[in-house]
Amino acid sequence: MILSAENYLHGLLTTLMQKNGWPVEAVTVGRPKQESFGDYATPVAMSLAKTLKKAPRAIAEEIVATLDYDRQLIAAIQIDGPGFINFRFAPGYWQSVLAEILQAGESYGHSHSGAGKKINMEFVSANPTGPLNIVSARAASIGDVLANLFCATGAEATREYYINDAGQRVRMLGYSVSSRYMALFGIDEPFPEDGYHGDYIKDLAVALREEFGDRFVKLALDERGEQLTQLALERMIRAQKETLEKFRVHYDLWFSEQSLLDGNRQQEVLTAFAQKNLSYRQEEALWFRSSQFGDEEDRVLLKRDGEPTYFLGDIAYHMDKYRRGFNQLYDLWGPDHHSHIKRMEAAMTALGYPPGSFQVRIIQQVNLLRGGEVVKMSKRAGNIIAMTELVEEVGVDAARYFFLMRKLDTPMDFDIDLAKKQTEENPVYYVQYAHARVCNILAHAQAKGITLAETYDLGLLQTPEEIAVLRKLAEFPETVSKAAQFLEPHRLTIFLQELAASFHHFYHDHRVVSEDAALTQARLRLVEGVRHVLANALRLLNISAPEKM
RNA sequence: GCGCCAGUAGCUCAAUCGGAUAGAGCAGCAGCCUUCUAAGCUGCGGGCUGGGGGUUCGAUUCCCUCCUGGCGCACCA
Repeated sequence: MILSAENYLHGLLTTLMQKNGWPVEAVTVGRPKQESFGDYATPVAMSLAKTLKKAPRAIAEEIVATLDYDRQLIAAIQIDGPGFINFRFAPGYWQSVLAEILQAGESYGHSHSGAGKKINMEFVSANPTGPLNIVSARAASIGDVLANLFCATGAEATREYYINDAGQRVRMLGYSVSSRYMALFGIDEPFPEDGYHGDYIKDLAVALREEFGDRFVKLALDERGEQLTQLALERMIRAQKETLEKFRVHYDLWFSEQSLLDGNRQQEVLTAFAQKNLSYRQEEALWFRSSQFGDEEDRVLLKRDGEPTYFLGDIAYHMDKYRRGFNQLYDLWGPDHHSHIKRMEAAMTALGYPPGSFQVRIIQQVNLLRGGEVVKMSKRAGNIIAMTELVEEVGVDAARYFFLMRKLDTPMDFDIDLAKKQTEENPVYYVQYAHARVCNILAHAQAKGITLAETYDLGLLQTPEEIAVLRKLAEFPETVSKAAQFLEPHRLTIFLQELAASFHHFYHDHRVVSEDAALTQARLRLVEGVRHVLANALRLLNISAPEKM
């Protein structure tokens, strides 16, 4: 098989259109909703009806009569309904897909649709002033998988984390810790007004006392605040890294906001804006004319006191990404950063970067359900369920799978009880079970002394259940490339569910290892193909593929 | 008030960037283990796709409007 079936049909139809002088754009090929209609279908005849001023079915008949196609590949072409042209592929075609899978192995599903792209995938990037929360966990799994998907389409992808280690918030962390630290020595130091109240602050203070004793007690407040800020920061970042590592998310780069400040990189942005006359002074602050680029109003770059805003730093950071050679930037932000999308897009446009080369997706909130009730969470009350707690409670595989099941920009419910269940109700086990079952069959064959013969005949795979599995296997490359293209990892979990289902059906109806040696050989290859695709898909999701359950 | 996202089966979600009779899982009911894993399989019921207009051969999908929910509207990060 050289081309996917969809591409093959698309090519055939396009050629025909060109020959007839018809608009090529009208050609679309998709899968029919019902399998009984065939494997692929095109509504092209209906699209042409208006321009050609002919009945759709008449056009369809003309197309079918003149279409030059490979009779070995396509078994039947039929016109149905208002003018759909339905194609049914021959078993030989589906069998050739399996041959391709066996040959490609781990690389089956990979493509070149993203070749030449250098993608920067920035995700989570939470403030280092508190533990990672549930939304961070959702963003972590999605960003990680998107990067995998990009790589699978031939693009280069870098996972990047922006550390917000500068500014007022971080100082507040240090002073919060300082107050708790002093309290450990019986000294009452006022707690900062907008300080952080979580228990982790007290834990930090205790840890620092254990490591450094009373070293900071005698220091002046500012001195102590500064030193504890640095130490608290290091520990918070380290904790975040550990949490993410445990979740199987490994970043290529942790980028420090402070390093931008140290390098005075904001100045480049200010210069660029000044040269284009896109900034102005007003009320002692420096403003960017973002309203000229689709934002609701202009935004401040330098505050009245001369300090840069977070916005300015973020522009400099993204400028840096382009400078490092990336030609596509994706950011996953939390719901609280909603309003910043327009101003950042405005800034990137103003700086002349190609439209669409910078894209933000909001990872929407997660409602935790326990016992059917939404778990109320409040930052103030400090009863936030941290990412670590969730992952420890439900496990990495289940947590990742649950986050990846849903579209990323819609709020989702996370049912903790369901995720923990080791029963059929839990979707993650369904697909893992299919993989374990596949491995068990292969092990069983081996135990019976059946070795994989050099020659085998995939042409023996002809039952509806076998063809159904083959058809599903053939969808995998397309699923991967579309999931990458539309930033929709949930396509993979849906695919896995369907593939597992089609395999379970097959398993139920047919024995793999049987008296019929030739059929056994062919079916073992089918099972092997299923194993490859299940494993490849799970690997893209970074979810384990157990050999036994 | 403005902006963004959403509203689909009892519940959680799909529907391949306008296509055919809107599909899965779970929950409910009824069945299937002497066999390579029953964490599985088979069957049954279940819907005015939030309401109303419009665009066209055709709308869950696009446009307008209203209703409901979530989030966001700082010289904070």
